[in-house]
Amino acid sequence: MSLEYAILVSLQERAGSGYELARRFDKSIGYFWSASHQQIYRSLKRMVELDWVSCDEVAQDKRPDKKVYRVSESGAAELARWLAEPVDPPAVRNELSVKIRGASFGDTERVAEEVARHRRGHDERLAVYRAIEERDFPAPQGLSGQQLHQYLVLRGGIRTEESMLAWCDEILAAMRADRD
Amino acid sequence: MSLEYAILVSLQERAGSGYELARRFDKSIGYFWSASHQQIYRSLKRMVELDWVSCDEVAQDKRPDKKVYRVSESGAAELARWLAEPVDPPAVRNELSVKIRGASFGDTERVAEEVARHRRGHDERLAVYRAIEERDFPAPQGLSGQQLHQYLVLRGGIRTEESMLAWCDEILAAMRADRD
DNA sequence: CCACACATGTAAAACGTTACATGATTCG
DNA sequence: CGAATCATGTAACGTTTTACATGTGTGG
Repeated sequence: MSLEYAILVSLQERAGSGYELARRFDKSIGYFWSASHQQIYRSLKRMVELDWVSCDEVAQDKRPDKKVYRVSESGAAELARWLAEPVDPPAVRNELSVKIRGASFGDTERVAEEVARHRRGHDERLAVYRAIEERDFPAPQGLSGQQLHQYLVLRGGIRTEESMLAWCDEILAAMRADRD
Repeated sequence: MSLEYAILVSLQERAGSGYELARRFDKSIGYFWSASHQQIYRSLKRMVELDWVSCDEVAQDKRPDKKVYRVSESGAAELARWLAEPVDPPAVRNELSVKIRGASFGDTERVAEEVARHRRGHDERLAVYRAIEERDFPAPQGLSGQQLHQYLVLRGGIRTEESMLAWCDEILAAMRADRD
């Protein structure tokens, strides 16, 4: 049910259509909660039934009509309730770790290449996060409220990518040393 | 299908029953791939059908019989094939980030408490990992092959927990400063 | 005698991914 | 004229989670 709450947060920040939400889940929100448009439309349907959101059909000029969703009073109450509730730490599932642990049962060279490939991905993602940080939060000291919270989540992304990058480097160095 | 490969890796390290695998997924393997006993029994069934593992029933003294699984030749080949194949980076889904980003729409104090709770969890897990590191890998420089790979996966866990811990501290400090 | 470890499963519900499906407008 | 963007969905399939289900032996 977490997707529903991620949608509530996003709609609280700004009301929007399913399509607009899908765009947001491709970028900002998507950096910490990914969802496809199919999931989003399905969830919105459910959330209308639960009366967590209301839906207004808006006719547009030279574009298809869209349905603008906004958080209802009971949706806001439900979000507040969920925010105060403890959550379990997520189950760990790291496919790359499985490959590293099993490397000896296959071609270790190929596994090392895979690690290098992941390294590049983390490097790119880190560059994106850092660009957002510089552009949107040039003076983090003065932030408060919603902006501070957005910044802190971005900081989590930066820290995670930095950590993954350093780990990939450690693996690559150790595997190279082992090979020689 | 990744669970199947995690099981193949574990059975390559040592043959065992479904129950024993479930225990391993509660600790060592579980630190980077979690799975319940229901999932494991279902996967083993499928893997027998695919002929990736063979199964011997072993009668035990004063204990229920058990089925010992071991990787077959075709299972070993399948694992080697999968190891060389690239995988997509996993979809990000961080519930705590959703709560932080949405904190302003509820009781920020309660969200901060939740962050503190997670911080304790990461701290405990880090202590466990560090204990394993000291006990099992006192001289990491000399490691090679399977042991090196196990060590590198453990290093990933340590780095992740350290990173999460530092992030939680950053959040708590910033939220405290914002409140005052 | 009760709880815990050993040992193996089934079934239903929730959730996620992939494929299919449609149709308008804008930009090169 | 074809590709991209806007806009919304359905259906099938696979995986994961949660609950249910059963039975033996050991130690306190």
